[in-house]
Amino acid sequence: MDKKLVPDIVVARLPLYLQTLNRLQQEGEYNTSSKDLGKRIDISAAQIRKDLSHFGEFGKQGTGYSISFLIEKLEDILHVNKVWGMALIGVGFLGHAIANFNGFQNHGFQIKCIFDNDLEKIGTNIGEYVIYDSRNLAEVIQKENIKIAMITVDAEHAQNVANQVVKAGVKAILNYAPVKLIVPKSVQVQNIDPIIELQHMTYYLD
Amino acid sequence: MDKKLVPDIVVARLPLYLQTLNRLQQEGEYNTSSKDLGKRIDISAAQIRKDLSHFGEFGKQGTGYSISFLIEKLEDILHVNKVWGMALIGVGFLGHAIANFNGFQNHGFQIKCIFDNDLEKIGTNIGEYVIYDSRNLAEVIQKENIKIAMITVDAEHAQNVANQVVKAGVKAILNYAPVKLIVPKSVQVQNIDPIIELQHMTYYLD
DNA sequence: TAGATTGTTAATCGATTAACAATC
DNA sequence: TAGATTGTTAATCGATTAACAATC
Repeated sequence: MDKKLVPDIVVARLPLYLQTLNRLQQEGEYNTSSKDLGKRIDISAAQIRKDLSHFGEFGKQGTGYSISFLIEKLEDILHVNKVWGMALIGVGFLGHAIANFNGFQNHGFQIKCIFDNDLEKIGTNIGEYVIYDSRNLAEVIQKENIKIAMITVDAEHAQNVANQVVKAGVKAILNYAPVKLIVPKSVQVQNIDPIIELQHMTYYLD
Repeated sequence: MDKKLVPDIVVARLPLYLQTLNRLQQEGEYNTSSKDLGKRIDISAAQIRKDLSHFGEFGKQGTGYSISFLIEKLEDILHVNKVWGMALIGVGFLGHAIANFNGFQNHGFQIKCIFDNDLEKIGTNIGEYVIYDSRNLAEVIQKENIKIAMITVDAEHAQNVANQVVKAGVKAILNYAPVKLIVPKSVQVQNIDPIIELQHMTYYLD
């Protein structure tokens, strides 16, 4: 079964479903329905059912979905029923914030190593981590078998860093630099860029 | 002319076009084409032309687009030909990083005030700013006529903060908390959530 | 049983692409 | 002029929604 059978736009919604289910569970709920879930995230009940139907039958007529069961299934589908080691490259203010972010735990992710090319920073501590020399990037990433990188370097250096991590075996990049990275098709990239989001919103402002 | 005539998915691409044009200009280019632009950001030339055609005719047959002219037009369309004052609420590591981010300048945005509810932080400096007491949120936002808020508080407090800023007149929220905010339809919200992006990518990893 | 909600089908709606006349 | 590229139309493609039989 080829993965491309599931549209990417559907895949993109699954983490949102998972997030919402986790929240419902925290609130002490045991069951939910496509209607209930949809109301929470402004998505039609039909779309939620259609999305889930790409992967199996997880609900029961009349009663809806078991939250814990659906969480389990979505974690399986998204491959976050394990912990992915991540590399963080670039220790500016943003890199610092991400290194200290404790929200990765319990959602399938863990920072394994942090890099910078600033001699002042290399060897110093950031939280529980030691900052490594960027020149050892490939070596460490390969040795630790890391598949995910978060890039928080300047726009000018981001493509160069991307090239390096890809060469070292990274298959997914979360890119915080405001550049479109060029990578092989086998490598996933998602961008986080506040300017893009802000400008999207100001269109609707006057 | 109702704005809803332009699909939101089209609007969402405009900031990306603008970013790319700015980069081209920095690289010393004066002209570009839908084909050239498209190749840079993996979007078809036809789509770029179609998107732009919602707003006017900005190119010339045979020669394409003047970069500076198209930048000007896109800035007009996105309303970033002015500087939007922004409020930042929540001074954890992430808020700290955003407060020190210098990428807002030149793209239409400027942080005007920063809030926290931690008595240890209130009154201290962060870069050029003084951290205000969250209890004065509404007052300051109204007085400074701020229309955009960036929320970097915990998931548990985000909705409460959103309610306050909306009440104070904010019309656009960049939400870094992993919650779906409930706001009036007249208020724009965009979310930035690394977990969501990472889980989207791990679907394709094995 | 009656009410609720699923998974799925078919219909609708919307977005993307291909093609081309116009023209720089 | 010949080549290139626009803006736009129509065709294609894909995503969302409405509806409903199945069934808990």
